[in-house]
Amino acid sequence: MADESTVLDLSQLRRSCSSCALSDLCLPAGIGGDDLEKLDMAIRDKRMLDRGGALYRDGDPFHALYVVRSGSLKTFVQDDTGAMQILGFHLPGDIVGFDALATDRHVSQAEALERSSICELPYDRLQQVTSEVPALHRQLMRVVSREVVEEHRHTVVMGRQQAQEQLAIFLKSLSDRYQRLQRDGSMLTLSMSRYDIANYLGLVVETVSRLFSRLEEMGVLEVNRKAVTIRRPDLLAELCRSSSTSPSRQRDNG
Amino acid sequence: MADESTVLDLSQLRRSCSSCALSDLCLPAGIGGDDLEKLDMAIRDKRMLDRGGALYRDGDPFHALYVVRSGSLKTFVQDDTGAMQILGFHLPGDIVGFDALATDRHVSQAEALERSSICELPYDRLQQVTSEVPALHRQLMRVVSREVVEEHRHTVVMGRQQAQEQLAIFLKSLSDRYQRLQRDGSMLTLSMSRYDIANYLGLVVETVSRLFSRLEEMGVLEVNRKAVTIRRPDLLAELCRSSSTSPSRQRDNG
DNA sequence: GGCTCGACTTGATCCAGGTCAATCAGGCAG
DNA sequence: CTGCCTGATTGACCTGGATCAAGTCGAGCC
Repeated sequence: MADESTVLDLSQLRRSCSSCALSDLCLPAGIGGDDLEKLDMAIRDKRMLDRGGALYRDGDPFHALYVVRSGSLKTFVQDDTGAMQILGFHLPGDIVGFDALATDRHVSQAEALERSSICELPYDRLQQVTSEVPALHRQLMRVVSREVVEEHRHTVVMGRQQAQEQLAIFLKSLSDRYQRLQRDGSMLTLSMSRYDIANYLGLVVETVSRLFSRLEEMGVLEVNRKAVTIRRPDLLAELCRSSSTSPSRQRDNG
Repeated sequence: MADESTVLDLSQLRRSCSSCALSDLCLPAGIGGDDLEKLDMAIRDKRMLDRGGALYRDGDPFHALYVVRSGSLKTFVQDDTGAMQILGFHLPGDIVGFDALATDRHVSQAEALERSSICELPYDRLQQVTSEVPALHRQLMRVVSREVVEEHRHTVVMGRQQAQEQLAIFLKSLSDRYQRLQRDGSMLTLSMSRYDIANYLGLVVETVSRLFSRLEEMGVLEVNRKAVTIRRPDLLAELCRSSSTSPSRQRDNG
């Protein structure tokens, strides 16, 4: 697919939503030309994060939302004993930081899974623009609603009883997100570790590792460390629906 | 605690946030007197729902957010096979319906767990007020952020390996919410069924039933059908933290 | 009262996935 | 190159919770 932008482009892209390939998927979606310029004004220079670099930590004061421009992030919470629960993986176009709006402090953490470029949206500037551009308010609510819906999806996956089904859904969903980004949905590059995947799904690493092997044996996947090729998308989709006889998930019985 | 309001009060409360005991916990929090009146204008007459009554269904067009005034709701999604996953239980002051903002259609369902009274906030009116009252925009974002944080909490609980810990956290959190509502946090009335609790936690009903019995044997709870008394809050809190050596939840290991 | 029905509890059994442990494959410093 | 370290895989085993199967309890209804 499209390689890194040339060096010349980079400087131009620095603060321009209109020239960004992600604009349809990102905050500017549905925002018109003039208003888009105003939005551009609210965006601070991009930030680069190396693998493992923290975008924000639990307890940090809230001052901005962040858009993944390239690379990927994970968000997670850690309890007092240091036990971690991964909340999500974030690809280009995803916006993170909404957790802090309620209390003006972040109550989760965001960390780069690989070298990543991030657009920073200082919230005070964003609010300024929002008051001038009503459409942006609506769009902001839409985006945070998307976040809520995404959390619901995660909940549904974790509620599943069959680990294989969980992993299948995880891979399928990643594949779908790749396609929305115009990438080849059958060639995944898992920037997160097996530990991260296991944690995200509520499993242990060994189980995830075994499942990758099993799916490879079944001919569904070809697994080579972080490079996963989906050989049989049809089978994968099938596995997402299989064993839907999962317990306690019968019809609504108020 | 406080019984039903008298008949006389009811008519007055009908559309007045300022006289509502929940106003601190609800949308009006932090909104000043004059602005509060404007907000009141945006609130349609309350709706009553009987047990099992639907507030909205999957696919319904979005036109309002809803606040629980009394009673309780559950929200859930159902897949094509009818399998249900409960997303949350909602007590007075909670706002539901944010799932629909992204797509202008509800992608989950809300149903009353008992006879409940609901404030309806038509979104077009709300947007009207929002444009006049900047503080409301901020407050709306705050509230939806609270929703995101609440989903995170749910994710963390589901990620736990020990079922007993999950149930303990569930009960503790319910107790905390009772206290925020000025109710006795040690006397819970579980308006949801055991099936609902099991589903919410990703367990089966038998396991939940056994856990209630076990916690009763341990002297932590006194269980009488839907009435649950927390006899030893200290022990309950302990159980929420115990077995924190849960797998795949070790320290962050990029 | 006696009947039915649905929510809940309890017991017996089984197995998916967690636990423990050994091994392997890359990446990197020296 | 060697040694080390971390991530990933694989095997052997064991247990917590799912499954299956009987009850029990209370509410509603005739």
